[in-house]
Order: sequence, then C-alpha cells, then structure tokens
Amino acid sequence: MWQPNRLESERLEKAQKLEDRNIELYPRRVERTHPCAAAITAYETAEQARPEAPTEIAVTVTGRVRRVNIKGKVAFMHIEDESGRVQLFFRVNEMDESNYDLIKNKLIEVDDFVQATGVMMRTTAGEVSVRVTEVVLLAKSLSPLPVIKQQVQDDGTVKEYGEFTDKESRYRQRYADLAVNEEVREVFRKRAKTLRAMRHFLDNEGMLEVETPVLQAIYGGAAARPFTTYHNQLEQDLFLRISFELYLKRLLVGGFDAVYEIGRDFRNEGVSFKHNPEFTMMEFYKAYIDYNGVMDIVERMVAYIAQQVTGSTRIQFKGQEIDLAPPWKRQTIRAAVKEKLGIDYMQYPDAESLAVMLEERFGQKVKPGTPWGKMVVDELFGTHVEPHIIQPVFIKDYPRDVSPFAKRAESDDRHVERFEIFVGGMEMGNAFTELNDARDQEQRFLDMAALYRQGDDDETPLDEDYLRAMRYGMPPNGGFGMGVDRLVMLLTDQHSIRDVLLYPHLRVEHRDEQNSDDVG
RNA sequence: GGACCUGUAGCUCAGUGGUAGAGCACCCGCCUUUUAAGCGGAGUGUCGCAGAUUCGAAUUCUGCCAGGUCCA
Repeated sequence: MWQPNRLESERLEKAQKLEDRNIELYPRRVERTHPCAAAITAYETAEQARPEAPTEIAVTVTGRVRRVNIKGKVAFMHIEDESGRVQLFFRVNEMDESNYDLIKNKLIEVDDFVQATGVMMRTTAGEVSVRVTEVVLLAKSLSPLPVIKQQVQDDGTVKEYGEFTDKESRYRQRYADLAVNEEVREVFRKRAKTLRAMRHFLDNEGMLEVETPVLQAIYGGAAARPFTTYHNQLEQDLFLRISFELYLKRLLVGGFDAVYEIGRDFRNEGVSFKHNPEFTMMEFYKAYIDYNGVMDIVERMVAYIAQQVTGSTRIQFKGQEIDLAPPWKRQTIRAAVKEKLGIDYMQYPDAESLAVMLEERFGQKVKPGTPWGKMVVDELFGTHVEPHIIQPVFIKDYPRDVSPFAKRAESDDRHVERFEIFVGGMEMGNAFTELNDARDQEQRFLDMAALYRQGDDDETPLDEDYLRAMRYGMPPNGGFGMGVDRLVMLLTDQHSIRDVLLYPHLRVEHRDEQNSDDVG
C-alpha cells in the first residue's frame, strides 16, 4: 500500500487543485508536430536561410519537464523526449493568464509530461526555444524523480551536479534510473545494436535463426545446475534450459547446414558481477568446418559487432585499449599456462599429483574428487592466467574430461579440439569441433556421469534422444556459444553484468510486512 | 556459501553515548530572456528491522533483512 511521503502529498494536493479547475491530469489525446530535437533543427535551418528574419516555425512539442525557472511574469522550462530537450519560454502576456498560472503556481512542475504549442525563437542568452502560447498537461507525476542538475558546457558535454547512484535503488527502480541517467539509456541502446549486428552478421554468413525449447524434459549441453519446474496437466518435471547445444545440433542431422539461436539460458547458481540466473546466450553450429573455421568466423563477428556498435574495433575497457581486429592470438591452454607460470601441467598427469602441486606451489586446496581437467581449467588456468588476459585470445585444446561434446585432439588422448575466447579478463565464448560419433558420445556421457558421481554436482544427464539423432548421421561441424551480456559489458565498458541487464535479479523487497498484514 | 564494507530527509552525504545535520530538491515570498538563475524565509526524518546494555542509543552489543566489493 502506497503511503505518500511529504513530497508526494504535495503533488497529490496539486493534482486536486488541477482537477478543481477541470484540468485533466491524464488526457487521452496528444498532438505533436515535432520531436524536441527536430523543433530546434527546424529553427536553425530557417535561421541559416534568412539570418535577419527567419521564417516562423510553428510547433507543438511534448516531453517530460526536466527543469523549471520561474522569474515572476516570465518563466523557462526544459522538456525532454527521447530525441533530446528543448527550452520552453513563457510570458504572461503572450498566453491565457489562467494557462500561465499553471506554470507560475507550479501546478505543472518538474517530472510532469506536457505539450506546448508556440513559435520557435532564440532567447537573448542564445538558446533556441519555443515561445509558448499554450501549455497542456499530458501526465501528472505524483512521485518526484531523483534530482540531477545539469549544465551544458561550451564543448557540448553535460556536467552533472546531482546524482542518483545507489545501486540497489537503481536496479530495483530501473525506470527511475533510466529517466534521470541518460548514459544508462545509452548502454541499452548499444545492447540493442549489439543484438542487431550479431543477427545481421550471422544471417549474412548464411546461418538460419531458429528457436528451440526453453522447457526441457532432459537438460544438457553444459555443466550447470538447472531450475526445475512442473507441468501440471502432463504431471511431468521440466527443466529450464542451461544451453541450446543439443537441440541445435539435432538440426544439423535434419539437414540444415548452419543454424543459430539467440535466447535466454537459466543456471541455478551463484549471482555475481558476471553471473545472473538468466542470461542471454548466442550459439551457432555450422556443418563442414572444424574449430579453426569457427575461430575465423568468431573473430570476424566480434570485430564486426564492435564496429557497428562503437564505430571502431579498438575499444576502451576498464581504462585499457582492446583491439578486436582479426586475427586474434591462438594458443593452447597448455602453452598459456606454461608461458604465464612456467608450469607444464602434463608433468602432473593425474588428479592426485596435480592437486599436490597446486597446494605446494599456490597453497590452493582442491575439493577431493575434482577431475584432473577441471583442475587444469579452473584452478590453474582460471585462477592464475585468465584474469591477466586483456587482448582477445583463443585458448584452445582443453582437457578431454571436462569437454564431453568435443572431438579428441589429433594424436593426443588427453585433450580435445575446443577453444574458449578471453578478452578483458573474462571468458566470452566456448567452441568445439563437435563430436559426431554416437558411440564416442555415449561413452563420454557415461564417463562424465562416473566422474561427477565422485563428488561434483554439475551432473550431465544422459540424453538418449540426442544419441539416437546422432546415429542417423551428423555432418562434421563446428559450434560456438557466447555470453551476449558479457559482450555488451565489453562494448559498453560496464563492469558488472547487472549494468547491462535492464532488470537484474535481486532478492525480493521486504517492505513493512507487519503493517500490510494488519491492514490486509 | 565465506570475508569485509554499507544502510540517516526525495537525492548525495556528515554525524561514534547527551536537543537529528549539510548541499541540492521540495514549501512560502520577490523577480518580464533564465539556464547549477538569484534574493529573503522555513528542516520536511520509521536514523534498514527486532531485541539487549544504559539514566539516556543514529552511535555500543546480538540477531535478522537488503545491497556492494572480493573470494568460492
């Protein structure tokens, strides 16, 4: 139940006064001739044509009131729509006195939506403005937005004097965050551009965009704990997908040569600056290429998206310049570890000896039962090498026991043809030369199950239907998956996944439960 | 899940045992080209929640809630 604070009560009183004057607070009809920015442009064009006497530009503009300055019998107001902001100039003897009175007595105030009709002009201070003959309230604001004062500098940059920075309030009330923080709106425009550029690129590669089930009876394709749900009529347990992999590869069996999907994955795991329970994933699978071919596509794709979104392949991230132009460095995980730490992990070829080395060298205690390959990837590479990778790199040839869907590396039983891309200290994508031997695939499922029974809980259930599909024959193919949110982080220089999600997951708000129980 | 930090006015914050504060916003008054407008007046509050200690708690202690950072 809403309990208005003092500021809100004042606004409610103003709303009442407006209604007493038979002024509609939320009218149905709007008449706009120009977005704010267009009104200014129109006047500037007229000015250039006839500087001494520009043709009269009549406009009706609309927007949210962002600033009011009442000077007695004259008043100024900035209104803003998405195109930008324009100043309104009111003078009491140029409009109905009762109409001017709405401004003078602040019945129309900051945060309200208004419509203003008038003629374009330039003030003596030089700002292009609307000389208003009539102002109409479009929507009354009952709760004031956080106050941010802005000054437009000579160089065109905007200096801010107030701020709305409380992370929790900004995430819980994203609408308020967006309303007052223009740079937040810009992040989400770039997010949209990222998605659009990605689709455009993949379409141009001849890939088919498809949609596969979010609700799955058997989940798989990644090592992660799923969310579970239940279908009442079918009396069936269902899982929210943790990856698209197995459904997409079935489509290659069906005769599509290249498919991709962009959508939501759900993982029932921790929440952090780079993890949200639901996040946006892109995966593609393309027949007749191996992981080298995937690398060629991926580096071109990321460079293309960066160019479309930021205008360059050289971007700024955490104060460093990152060059996304191809070709990217390609290095085996074994070489990367050796280069950074001087350790050849193949000298510790089993879980026991590797665990001993990790404890002696780094004091790291590893959970008993952790598979050898998981130690290599998480404890050795992930802890000591990954955070230092800033420029884009393909780290390839991963241990086999953590990669159940990749083909074995040539003449090397311990590794598989898999790569991950790292940039800005983050893992950004994962790819394989996809396994298409149904017999090997079945054995991998069984091996994984056995391994994880020893202690880990990231279980991968055996998907019989996937094996059945593969037995019909699956073309050799390369596949790739990428966390879109992380790509957006990189391209917008945002350092938390929550800052590229409009509505990041937060715990529920507890608001005065006792009171609501009493009232209820 | 662990460690540390944070939660006070609409916003951003100060206040570490003795009458709840500042800037901006809001409110009242003045002002016919302002733009962080200005001038004069007024402090508007569940100090996250619950308990404990104390003559007295925003402040100390315990628990809880929420968020942040780092780690897993």
